[in-house]
Amino acid sequence: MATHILTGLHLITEHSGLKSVTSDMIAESVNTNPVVIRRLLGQLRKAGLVRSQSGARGGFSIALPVEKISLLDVYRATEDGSLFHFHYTEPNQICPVGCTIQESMKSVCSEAEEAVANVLENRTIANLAAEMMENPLFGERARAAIEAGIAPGS
Amino acid sequence: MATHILTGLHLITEHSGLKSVTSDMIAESVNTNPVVIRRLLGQLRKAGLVRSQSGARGGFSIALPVEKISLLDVYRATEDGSLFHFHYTEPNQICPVGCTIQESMKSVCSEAEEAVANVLENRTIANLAAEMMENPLFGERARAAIEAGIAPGS
DNA sequence: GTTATTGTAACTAATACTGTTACATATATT
DNA sequence: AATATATGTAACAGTATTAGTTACAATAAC
Repeated sequence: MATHILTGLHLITEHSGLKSVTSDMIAESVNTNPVVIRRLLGQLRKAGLVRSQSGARGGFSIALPVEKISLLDVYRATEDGSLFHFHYTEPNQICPVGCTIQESMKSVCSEAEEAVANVLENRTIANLAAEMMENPLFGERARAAIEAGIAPGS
Repeated sequence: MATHILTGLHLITEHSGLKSVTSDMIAESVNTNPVVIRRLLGQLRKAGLVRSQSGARGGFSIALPVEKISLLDVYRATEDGSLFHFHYTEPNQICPVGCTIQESMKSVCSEAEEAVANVLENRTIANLAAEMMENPLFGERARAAIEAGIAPGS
């Protein structure tokens, strides 16, 4: 969802005169409630990926060149870090397996996390936006809507 | 948890006379309820990684050589597949972003899944067991307990 | 036949997330 | 200054998932 929004923000502010987009507009495109959008974009703001402005004519805009926003940045800003989670209850530490397995598992998990990070690092919002505009589904009407700065989907 | 259990099953059946281990014993080591264990091992059974036997003197045992059980096998047997999930509600398909973003995202997610799979594929239960036995925490008493086939942690 | 064990259904409790309402705060426009 | 428009955030309800638990039928060893 964050990726969707960032790509949309970029396209709209780039191709229309609009300097920012409101959570209401975004919510309509993503098909959810504006508060959900503000919550999510709050995380992106804390990570420095977007800016926001309160008050009339306010809204959200991208804070960095889209070539510099990787999906890893988005992932780190929105996910709490660990791809895999251990079991609720600690294993019995008296058990020889229980007391040593976690160390090994942590190393495997770190490796996996890193592998994912490498994949995400190599894709930027700029890449995605370009890919989308080449997609045949992204037709004339779409381009026109974005240029008009119309709330997408309305 | 599945990895914990498989490693334990291997060590115990390998180093003690026991041919199988009950869900009660395993539950004590993992520090949870026997039914939770039976549920999980049911998935591993369906995937062909363990065998089970009902009735007195029954229990669970490993169905394959541990060198042939990779963490990817365990992952596939227990996780429902996709590491990343899309948002609850479909994006608005009239929106030019909404209707094209998912295609791009799916390709990124597949790449990430594959990267994780590669990591997990290169680790086997045999590796893990060896690693554990080299761990200084895995001392004499541990070895003795396992050889005695004692419910670990009791 | 008795005992030990899996397989599974049914229920409770905990956790997390989405969606929603409400409202204080901030800011551009008039 | 007053008004209209936004964000930021707290609070709450609804939903889904999971762990843990109890109970019990089916199964197999002794």
